[in-house]
Amino acid sequence: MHERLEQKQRTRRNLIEAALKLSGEQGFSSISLREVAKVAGITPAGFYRHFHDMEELGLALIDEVGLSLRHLLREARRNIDKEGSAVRSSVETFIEYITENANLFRLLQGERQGSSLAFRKALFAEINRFIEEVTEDLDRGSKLLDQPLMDVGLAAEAIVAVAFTVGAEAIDLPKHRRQELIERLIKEVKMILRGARIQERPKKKVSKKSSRRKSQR
Amino acid sequence: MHERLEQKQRTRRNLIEAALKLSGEQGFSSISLREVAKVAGITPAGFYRHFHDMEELGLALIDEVGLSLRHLLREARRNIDKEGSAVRSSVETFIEYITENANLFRLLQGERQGSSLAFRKALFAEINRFIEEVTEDLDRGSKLLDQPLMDVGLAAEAIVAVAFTVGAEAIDLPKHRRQELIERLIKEVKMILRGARIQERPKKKVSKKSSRRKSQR
DNA sequence: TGTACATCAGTGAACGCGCGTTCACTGATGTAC
DNA sequence: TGTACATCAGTGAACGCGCGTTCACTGATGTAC
Repeated sequence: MHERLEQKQRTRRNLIEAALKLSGEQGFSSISLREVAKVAGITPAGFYRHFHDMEELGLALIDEVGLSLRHLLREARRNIDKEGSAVRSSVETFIEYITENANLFRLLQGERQGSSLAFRKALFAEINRFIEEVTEDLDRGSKLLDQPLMDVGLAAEAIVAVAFTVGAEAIDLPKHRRQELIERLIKEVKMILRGARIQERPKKKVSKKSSRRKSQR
Repeated sequence: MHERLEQKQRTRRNLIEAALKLSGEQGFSSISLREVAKVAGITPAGFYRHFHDMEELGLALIDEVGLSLRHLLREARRNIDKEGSAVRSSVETFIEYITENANLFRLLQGERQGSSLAFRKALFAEINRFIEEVTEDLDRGSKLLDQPLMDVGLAAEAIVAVAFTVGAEAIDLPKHRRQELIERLIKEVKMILRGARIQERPKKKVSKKSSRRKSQR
């Protein structure tokens, strides 16, 4: 009935997987259409039945990145419930995720600078969406714990920047050295959150009516 | 006397400048030896009088990055004395620097993922040196202000990660939109520093002998 | 169910092009006397 | 200072190679009757 369509989608998948594999090894911007076609198991000319050019394939890869970032968030949220520290469990989920999807993450981090404008814009949009989601989670979590945060958006941005930077280091480290990076990242995220917490007490040099508290609930 | 040598060094400079210009436009990993030679004004074969291959040229570029990072730090330190907020003046110096040396900075950020192992290692070393210097400055500054910091190294790492991430966004923004990024980065850096500051007062739920202070001096 | 025709994913050959690298060379700069 | 020779940065032609793209094609899948 639609055997035709299914086969086509299978080949498309192969092209995407091939591009992901190759771009993980040498960076997306330096892989060729012919290489991708060969690894995917078709001739170069066949490539054009699926994508107009490599840039279009690249945008498909970015869709994959976005999809998988959302998957990561879902899993991170699921893991928070069972454990004690939300930060620890989230960081652990994050690092586990990016080492399992190293090629996608390398693409995400690597092509932020190198490639075409359309490419950078698409990646930027994905990252911003991610930051937004983290912002919402932070907001929700801070209300739950009754620890109000100022500038939640900025805190989220800083956390994501640090997580992505440390994460990029983690992926090509041997597994046993990864744990120390996790501990480091946890400390840094907690540091940022501490800095974002609204201070309850007045400045050092008290002037008049100070010592105001507001721990309702 | 040594006209010969001087001319050679001039050509070497041209090659480096050419590579920097091209890598800023399309990423270092996707530029060709022939392109660089053409922009530098020599024939492709002449390239080999200066570098064994593109990788060697790349490592020379990374030396430039390191040099210019150290230059940046010197300038940032010089600017702190005159103004009020060390954070503000440092962030402003930083953003000004990276927009003036956009191509070097793009190389620094862009090739952290894409390129060869030797390349990534060299960049990593430069960044670590930078973090170390920031750590020392932080240490010095916190002692000066009598605001002790815990985990200075972690704070420095987080600050550099955030600064580099925001900085990478800033370089291809029109000049008038850059100011908001500066303000954002200042807030984020201050947030991290606040989080790194050693808290003087006890935990929320007081158990026994709390309220210990230690504001000596 | 069987037949005739349409669709279209993937083929294989061909193209012109820019690539990295080699080579013998040129001619200006530098050195020795 | 003038002459003969050495050095070597940069030249220009040539090479084989992988690239992206085109084209007419094949043959399995899908459709109409």
